[in-house]
Amino acid sequence: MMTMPLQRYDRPASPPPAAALGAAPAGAVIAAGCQGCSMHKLCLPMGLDAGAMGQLDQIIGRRRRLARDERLYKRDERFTNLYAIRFGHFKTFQLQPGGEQQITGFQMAGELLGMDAISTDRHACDAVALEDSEVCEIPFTLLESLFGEMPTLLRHFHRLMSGEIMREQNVMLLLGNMRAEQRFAVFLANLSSRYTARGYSATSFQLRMSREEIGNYLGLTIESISRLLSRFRKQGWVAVDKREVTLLDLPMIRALAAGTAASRPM
Amino acid sequence: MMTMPLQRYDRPASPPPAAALGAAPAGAVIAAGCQGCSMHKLCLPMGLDAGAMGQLDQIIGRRRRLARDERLYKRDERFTNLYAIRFGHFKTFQLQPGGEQQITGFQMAGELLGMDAISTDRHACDAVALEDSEVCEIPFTLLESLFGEMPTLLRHFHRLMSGEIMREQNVMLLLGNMRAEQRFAVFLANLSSRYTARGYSATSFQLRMSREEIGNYLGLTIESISRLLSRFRKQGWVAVDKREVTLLDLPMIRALAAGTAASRPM
DNA sequence: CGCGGAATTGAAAATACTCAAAATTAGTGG
DNA sequence: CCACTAATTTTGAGTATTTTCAATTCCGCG
Repeated sequence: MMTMPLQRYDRPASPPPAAALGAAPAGAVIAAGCQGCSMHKLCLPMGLDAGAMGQLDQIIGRRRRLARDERLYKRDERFTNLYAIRFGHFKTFQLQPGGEQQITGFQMAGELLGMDAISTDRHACDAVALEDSEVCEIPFTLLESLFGEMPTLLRHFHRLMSGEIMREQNVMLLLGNMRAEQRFAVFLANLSSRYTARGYSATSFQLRMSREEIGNYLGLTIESISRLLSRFRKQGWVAVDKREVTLLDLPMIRALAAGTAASRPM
Repeated sequence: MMTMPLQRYDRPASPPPAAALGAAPAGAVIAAGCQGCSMHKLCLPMGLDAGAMGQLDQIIGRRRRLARDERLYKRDERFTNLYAIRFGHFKTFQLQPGGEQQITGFQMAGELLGMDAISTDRHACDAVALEDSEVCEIPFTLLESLFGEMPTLLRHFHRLMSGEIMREQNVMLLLGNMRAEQRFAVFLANLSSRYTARGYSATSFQLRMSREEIGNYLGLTIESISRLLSRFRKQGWVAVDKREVTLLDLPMIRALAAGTAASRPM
């Protein structure tokens, strides 16, 4: 199992755990670069031809494996790399002076971490692995040196940053305007579509984060999340087994997320 | 008054209204480019030398004046320009299917509008002037063509985008973790520091937005904002006269914002 | 002077939180 | 593999913060 090559499954319920991905032992030379990576259609090299992808490979630093709960970077740490997630899941969070954390996002394979740090040259949040994960280190100054000769790469990089801005605006909408039920439905619908984009099931997946982390992200308490899950279960909209979630009525989840349905009178 | 040249005041309480800024009548040729603009130290050309600034001027389109409540761009509209605010204030907001709006930011002179649209080539939100304002149109494809030869400009553009990501993460922290009182204090402290950065008073300024808009931005109702203002006034922390706000106890406002003080037992 | 939008204030209601206890699950070591 | 312990999750009851609804008040403007 440990030497099995990286592979795609036929729409499994959820991404396989890191251990099943045949990752080489830490420090080993790993064969293919971006071209061999299953995420290259979603990640930074999206849309690049083979030659350009090779150039990008030149500057990409080592791959870094992180165990569950391991920290990728920390607030105020010097910014040197962006990180592309090869597999696994992360959370990013802000810390208030009082020690309270606010999770600002959950990231999965193919997504880029660290873009908030460009502004001040120091990381503005912490990033922690939610499960055993692997990232590609992308030294930012080297990446910048490529931009001059690779406008396609630059353009795509801008799209990624802009996409992050859009994503965050949607979270602001969620936190500022929506009730608990709708927030939770948005959360589920969002996971569903992101897993779909990665070739996994739209209706069945493993939650990589605890109830507490979900609540923190959605501006709710762990008890509220638990109650919402129970309510959704009783309504027959979802089935829940520990962290395995099945969306039994995806259209309803989507309607709740869009605000065109509610379990209580609107 | 109408032909008075653009000028800086000696730390006025608040930016002068647009009418006092000697803006030329619509359609007239306006003299200086970035170099003549009082915002060039904060805006896109930040840190550029005279030559580079001249190059940037070459590609900058017309200036566009907007009356209060006029829309700069609209969701789903084709993205062609970024906009640098010369003077005035804007709000940007997301619309839910149901028609509910969530204000995602208030922007002032020297700030850049439209970066969220790069991702999809269409605007993701609406931008509306809160008072008579003026922006520089920056055709994005022309700007991109400059990036290859002007790494300093590119780097600064990345800082601006990244700064927007950071700003939004802070709003997420606010909306997800803070009570009404702290949210409002953060709002006031933020305005204070942004006006300070522009050479205006840290403690006395005009609110450009209605109570309702403040509430919407902070995830609260207009009534809550009104009550908070009254409470802050009774505590002697602020003086309020219509939209003119004076922060009588800025350290306390900052402490409330940081979460190290509260008017009710924590 | 009076109209209309915006803001303030009060009282009642609702949503989500806190606290507490029980149940379930995960982790660890024998 | 099982037993034990710690951590997480669920559920209930009471509470708090903020919202909603309603009634004034304030202010700009014709």
